Amino acid sequence: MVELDETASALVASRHRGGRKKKEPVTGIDYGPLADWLGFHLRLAQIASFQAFANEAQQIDLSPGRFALLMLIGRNPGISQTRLSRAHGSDKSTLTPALNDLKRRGLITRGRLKSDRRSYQLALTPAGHQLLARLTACATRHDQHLDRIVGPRDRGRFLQLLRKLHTELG
Amino acid sequence: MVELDETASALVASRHRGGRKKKEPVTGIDYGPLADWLGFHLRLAQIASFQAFANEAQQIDLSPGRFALLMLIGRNPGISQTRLSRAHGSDKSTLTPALNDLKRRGLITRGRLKSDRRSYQLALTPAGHQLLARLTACATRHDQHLDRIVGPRDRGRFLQLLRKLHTELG
DNA sequence: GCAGAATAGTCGGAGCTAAAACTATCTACT
DNA sequence: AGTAGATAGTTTTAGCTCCGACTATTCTGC
Repeated sequence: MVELDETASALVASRHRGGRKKKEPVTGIDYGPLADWLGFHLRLAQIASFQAFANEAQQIDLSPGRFALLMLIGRNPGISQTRLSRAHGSDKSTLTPALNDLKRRGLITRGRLKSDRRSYQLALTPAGHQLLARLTACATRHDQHLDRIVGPRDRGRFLQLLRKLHTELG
Repeated sequence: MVELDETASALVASRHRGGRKKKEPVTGIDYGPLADWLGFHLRLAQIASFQAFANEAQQIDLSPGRFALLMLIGRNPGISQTRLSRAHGSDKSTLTPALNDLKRRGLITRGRLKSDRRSYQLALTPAGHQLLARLTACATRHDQHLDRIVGPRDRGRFLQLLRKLHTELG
C-alpha cells in the first residue's frame, strides 16, 4: 500500500465527496522546535503521502490499508500471519479482522498447515491477483508522483535514509 | 509528539533468531514493488521514529500524542481549537477529547473569547509549561538520535524533502 | 432587521491500532 | 514419556482517527 495506516477508512469514506480540499499553510503559527525536528516532518510527510495514495486509489473498492497485505501475500504465497504482520509492520492481532475480511471477499485463501497446525498458509485467489494488479497500477502512479516531488537527483539518497532510519532505530 | 500515530510493537524482533536485538526487515520476504516505493518506507521510518520517541519519553506520565499539542499551545497562547487542529494535522473533532483530558489534568486553560463566543482561547498553565519543558528535553534527545542516523551531511536536504512532500501533496 | 450562509466546537458511528490475556499446538529437555 | 516453555492465532480492551450530523454563534446581503 505504499503506506497502510488505518486512517484509511476515513479517507475511503470521503470517496463520495469528489475532490479533496486544498490545505492552507496555516499561517502565523509558531511551531517552536517542532519546525526543525525530523520526526515531526516525517509524520507530516507520511500523512500527506498516505492521503494522496488514498485519493489515487479511491475508485477501487478496497481500503488502501489492505493493499500491502495483498501485495505481500501475492509475493509470498504460503506466508503465515505472524510473518506477514512483521513484514507489514503491524501487530498480528490487527491482522485477524483484516484477513477475515479479505477471506470473506474471496480475495485470499487460508489453509491450515499439515506440519504445524497452529499456522495458516495464506495465498491469493485469482480475484485477489486481479485486484492486486489494479491496485499496483494506482500505487505506481502515486509513487511516480512522489518521485517527481523528490526529484531523480535525490531519490536514491532519500530512500536510503528512510531505510536507515527504519533499520537503525530500535 | 514529534510523531504521533501509534503503530509500533509489531516490529519488535523475534528472539529465536540468532542474538540480535534489532528488528530485522524480516528475512526471506519478497516485498515486490514495495521494496522501492518511497511511500512504504516513509511509513516504516515514521513508525520506527515514533516508537523510539515513545521509548525516550516513557518515564513521563503523558501520552506522546499530546506533546505536539502542548508545544503548539505553549508557543501560540490564545490559539483556537480549529487553528490548533490545522497546525497539528489532525481533525478538530479529534482534539475535543484530547483537550478535555489536558484540561482535566490542569495543564491547559480554555476560555471563551468575548468577541466571538464560539471560539475557545487555549493556553498553558504553569504546570503545562513545566511538563512541556520536560517533554522538550526528551524530544531533543530523540531528534539528536535521528540526526546522528541521517548524518549532518544530508540532514538539511532530507528535512527539506520531507517538507516538500508535505506541502506539495495537498 | 432578518433569512441564509459560514464558522467554532461537540457528539456519534465506524475503522484501525496495539497490548495483554487466552487457547491450541508444537518443541525441548529431563 | 511427560512437563515446561515457546509459538500461532484470536479475543478483549482501550485509544486514536476520521467523517458527518448537530448546536450555537457570527457574518453577509437584501
